[in-house]
Amino acid sequence: MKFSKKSEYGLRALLELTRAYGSTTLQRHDIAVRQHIPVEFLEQILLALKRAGLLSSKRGAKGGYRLIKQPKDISLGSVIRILDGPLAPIGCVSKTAYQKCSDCPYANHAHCPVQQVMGSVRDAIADILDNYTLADFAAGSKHT
Amino acid sequence: MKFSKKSEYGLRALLELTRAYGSTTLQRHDIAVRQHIPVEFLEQILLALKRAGLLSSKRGAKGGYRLIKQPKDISLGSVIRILDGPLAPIGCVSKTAYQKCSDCPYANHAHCPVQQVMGSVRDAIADILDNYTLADFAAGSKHT
DNA sequence: CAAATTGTTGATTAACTCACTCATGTTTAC
DNA sequence: GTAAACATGAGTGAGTTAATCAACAATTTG
Repeated sequence: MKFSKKSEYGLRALLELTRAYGSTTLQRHDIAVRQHIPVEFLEQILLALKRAGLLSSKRGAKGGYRLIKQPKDISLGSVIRILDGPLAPIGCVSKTAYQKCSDCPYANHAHCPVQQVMGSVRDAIADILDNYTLADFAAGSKHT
Repeated sequence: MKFSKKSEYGLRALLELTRAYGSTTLQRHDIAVRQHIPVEFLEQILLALKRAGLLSSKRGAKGGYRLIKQPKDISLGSVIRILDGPLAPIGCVSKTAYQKCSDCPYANHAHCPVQQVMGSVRDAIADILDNYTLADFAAGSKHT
């Protein structure tokens, strides 16, 4: 039940990009040094975030990455879904990537005990992460 | 961010054992058939739960497993910790198995943004799973 | 006692994922 | 044109997951 390094690095990279939002672009090298992330691995992450529409990049000398959405409009939940997949602890309670459980004797029943608990776990996680934005994150707290 | 099959199977097996609590013992074979779990894999799970003090077993013909603690005294959280390890989404916010993060530039600071969010995620998950017992689970709902 | 039944233990496995790493491109600034 | 930077895809070693297998130990029943 862990988040991957990919998500963790992704969030830490976005922390740097949020701080630079509106002013400068950041190069992968600088982000990597500041956050102690292996450069080549970081690149995969930045590209995934770019493909998902969070970042833009500029090639060549003086290039770099920057946020193209406002920090207050990007939730940590959406970032983690991009990098790590669904938040749900088991497939059959995912709202963004539902998967029928193959072997459960309660499959297709709404009264599966596992689904009931895991559903509320999913909701609790999503409630936090989908309402916590990069702006909150960079500020070090969630403002209500 | 998923729970393993081991945890899922473990919970489903305990569902059967909770239903049989106080009356009969259940053999691994019967549990496996009712819950569609591979017998040999189920055995590893039952033995882990036995070592953890939740089950007792009897060998030989007419043998089997049974719960030795009351269903209302076993939380789903404790079961998952036995089978899957800590609930925390990253090591540095685990209360039962804390691990210092090696590469985080905020390590040792109480103000690490990642720790703040992940800490509240951990608490939300633990709040649910540590207060949900096998009795609630078998009843199909949490009674307050 | 013998045979059948069941739990116990440990080793082994195939498939997969994670966290990188490498090689090779392509674009841009100067 | 050349150095700096992003882009892409392939590859890799370590570890995990989900089983599977083999051999053994204890108990009951005939």
